[in-house]
Amino acid sequence: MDGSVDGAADMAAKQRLRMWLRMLKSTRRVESALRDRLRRDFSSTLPRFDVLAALDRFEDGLKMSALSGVLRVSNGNVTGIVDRLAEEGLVVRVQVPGDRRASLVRLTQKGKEVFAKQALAHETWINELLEDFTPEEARMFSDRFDAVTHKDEEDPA
Amino acid sequence: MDGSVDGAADMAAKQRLRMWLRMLKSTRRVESALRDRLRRDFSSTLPRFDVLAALDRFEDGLKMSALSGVLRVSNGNVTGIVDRLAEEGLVVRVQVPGDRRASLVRLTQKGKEVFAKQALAHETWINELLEDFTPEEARMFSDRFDAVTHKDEEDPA
DNA sequence: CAAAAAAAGTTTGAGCTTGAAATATAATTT
DNA sequence: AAATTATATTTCAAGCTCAAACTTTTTTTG
Repeated sequence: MDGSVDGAADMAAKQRLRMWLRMLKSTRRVESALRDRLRRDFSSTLPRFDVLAALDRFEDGLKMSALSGVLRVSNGNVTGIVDRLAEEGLVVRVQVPGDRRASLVRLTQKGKEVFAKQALAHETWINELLEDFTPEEARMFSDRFDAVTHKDEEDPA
Repeated sequence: MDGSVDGAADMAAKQRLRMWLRMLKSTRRVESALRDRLRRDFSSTLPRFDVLAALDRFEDGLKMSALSGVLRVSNGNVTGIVDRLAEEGLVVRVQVPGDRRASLVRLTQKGKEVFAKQALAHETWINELLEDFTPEEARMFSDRFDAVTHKDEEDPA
């Protein structure tokens, strides 16, 4: 517990800090590039894309709370984004039969079509932006991050 | 250029996409944890911390444009954050002698002291949050991310 | 030198984000 | 049945973020 003495643990902390800073920088760079392209090609945003992607993955729709759980953002946050997507006719709120509190958010047909195009472009962009990583490397990184990340997963049952 | 035929390139793209999604999830998890702790222990935020960290690294101060360059955020963004930090007495805007447009932002003594405490805590938090990565692994990840990231670096000369 | 172009910052408007408080409904207890 | 507790979502205020427009100052150029 004495930082000035325990050199090994101290070095470990420094390495992890360095890793975090690089990781953050890389992530921001990619996010920034994605944001630009989404705006340029689809007049859309990253949060919108994230919501569409989540809804595309769960065809039966997601409750608002499940949606914010999957996306790991706050409850109130999703409300606004879904509001705007609904205005544009990309998603709909469907009443849940036995529960008048909840509603199920679903992609509309238009929403599915719009997202399909965006998803295709998105995959291409990521492939370009991460081209310096070999497939083997990418797989290895995925697995390692996954191990760390899977500690408190959110399952929208 | 035919996705349905070129299986190898397609697999590579899928691996990179998978890597990106994991990476994003991990980054968000760590950021969220840092946000909580900064708020709890210092009544502060991540953007504020980032600005203080940048200013701590450049003791002679940074111009607003250099600051936004280092942090890779928009110009106007920094204005508001610096405004608030200045109100709290953590930073000051200093006039640049030969240029009445520019100002140099610097940490105050109080700013330095506050940041020192936060930086110490920050390093500890990161070390905990990334404890599953060995020091060797952390170093390897840093280097690989670095290679990708160092393409268009911003140097606040 | 005067006009044009470039640079440094701020302001603005819209959207995203959070945590907390408010609202409404449902399920459980008393 | 009434009161309590839990769940689902929205609303709110404050702050973050971006791109674009704008102001002021400096530099370049005809």
